[in-house]
Amino acid sequence: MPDTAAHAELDLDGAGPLHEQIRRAIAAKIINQHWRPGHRIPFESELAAGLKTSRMTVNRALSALAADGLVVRRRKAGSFVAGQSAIHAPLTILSPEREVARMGLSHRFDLRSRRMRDFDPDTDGTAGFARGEKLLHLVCLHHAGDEPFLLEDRLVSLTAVPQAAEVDFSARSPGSWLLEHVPWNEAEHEITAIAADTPTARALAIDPGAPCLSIQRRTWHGDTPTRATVTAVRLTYPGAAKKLVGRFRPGGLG
Amino acid sequence: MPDTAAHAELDLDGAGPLHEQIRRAIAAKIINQHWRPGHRIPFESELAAGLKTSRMTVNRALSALAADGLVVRRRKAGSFVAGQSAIHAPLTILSPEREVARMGLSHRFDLRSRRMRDFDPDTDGTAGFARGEKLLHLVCLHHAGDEPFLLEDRLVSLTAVPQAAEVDFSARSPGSWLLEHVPWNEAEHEITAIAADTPTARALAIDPGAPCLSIQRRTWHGDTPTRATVTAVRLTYPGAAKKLVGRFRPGGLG
DNA sequence: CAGTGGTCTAGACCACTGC
DNA sequence: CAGTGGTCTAGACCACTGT
Repeated sequence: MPDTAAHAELDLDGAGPLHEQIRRAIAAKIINQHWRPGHRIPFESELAAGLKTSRMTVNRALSALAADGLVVRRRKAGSFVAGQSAIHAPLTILSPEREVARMGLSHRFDLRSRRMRDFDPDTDGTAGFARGEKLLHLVCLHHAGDEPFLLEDRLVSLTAVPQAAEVDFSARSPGSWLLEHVPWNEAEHEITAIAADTPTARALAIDPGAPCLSIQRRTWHGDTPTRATVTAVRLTYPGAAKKLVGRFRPGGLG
Repeated sequence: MPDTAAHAELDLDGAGPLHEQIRRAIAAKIINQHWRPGHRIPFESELAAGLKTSRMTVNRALSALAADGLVVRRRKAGSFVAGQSAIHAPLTILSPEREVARMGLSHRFDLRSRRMRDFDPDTDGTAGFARGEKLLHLVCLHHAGDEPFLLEDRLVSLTAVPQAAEVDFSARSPGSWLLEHVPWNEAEHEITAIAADTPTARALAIDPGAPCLSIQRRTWHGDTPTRATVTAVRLTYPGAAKKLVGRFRPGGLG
């Protein structure tokens, strides 16, 4: 045994692409806390030599780990195990149609209100629309089977999406139409628990004041200075009916 | 002008690495809906020739787009613009300490209950612990400044984390101790709106029945067949106080 | 200013899959 | 079975940054 061996000691499992094996082997060392935060991972050149591969292949593994946040890389210094920071909960928000279908129920919705109006800074202040903008205000109630499932309260910018004025949203849900026809750049979600006000409670057939999960989404298109809000929507679910679920594996391990 | 030119027409902005420029240029075409879902993107070799670069560089751009879900790649067929599917809301859940600090307030917490008990399938059925397991049950109330902020109700497996029995959790919050000392593999979050029951309302100084945001997290370590639940926690926030915010840009554009 | 990661190249072979 | 993407190599040069 060489006395000053590099001892990479990464044991690859032989499954799949080599760069994936390397990535997994290093991720395992970090997750097992065999390499604690701050530990210096061997240099690319050392790993490449130890594993008898090229530096590009090792680089690919380490770059992926850095993108996942498990590793921090600094020129001239090396690659280090990152400190435990935040936990990410990547939620997937499906359209009402898909969500209801996944529950094994049939979906239908009623367009309960549709009107055009001007932007009102008092009411719509946080929605991010521009002053003087024409908006289309839509309210839809979505059903899962025969039960009310979701109240959708949406504003669409007629400046950004003039075609929306002509669409029959009683036949096609606003969300799916927008997703198909309108480009967007950026979205922001805000998830809160709220008490149902009287009209919401009536629509969803729950008691006034009952807890509801509220998902607000704003969607933009374009980059500054032409960036504009395309649509802003508030989805209100009866608290008992709705769970958001997200699963996370650090480093995509497994 | 050549009559049958490939017309890649990707205009690079010259900012940053070449593979990033290519990725952004293609992402822009997709987001602007200039290339609609199903559109065949030029082959790697075509793009490489058109942009006078190597296929590896183009491959890197297209692989990243595929990882982001904007592009689907099929051998022998080519690369295609993916259909709009789900919207992702990547939430970042901070520790109570960090979260309160970010609000500009000081954090403190009280350990309100600490006891060991056996796993009870009736109560803890969904938590995923094994039958007959010893659990440490902890209840903490976290404060933001002087206001109650978060009720933490946690079960820790003493099979997976025997050291936890000896830790003084009145000095160190369970979450931060676990994050530092216990390896984990996988986590699942469940976000719901619930009505505060009487003890919760009393602890959080809100009205019974008031809406609360509940975040349940289960954390595992190990792979099957040795996979075991390490800890399960329910975080209950007063609905008025807590917002989860996530921002998303398809393809990491911008 | 030396050494690390970041990027890029011009090839190569292979697996998979439509045709 | 021909053509695509997936992977890998053995180099190279450069940007950045600790020392």
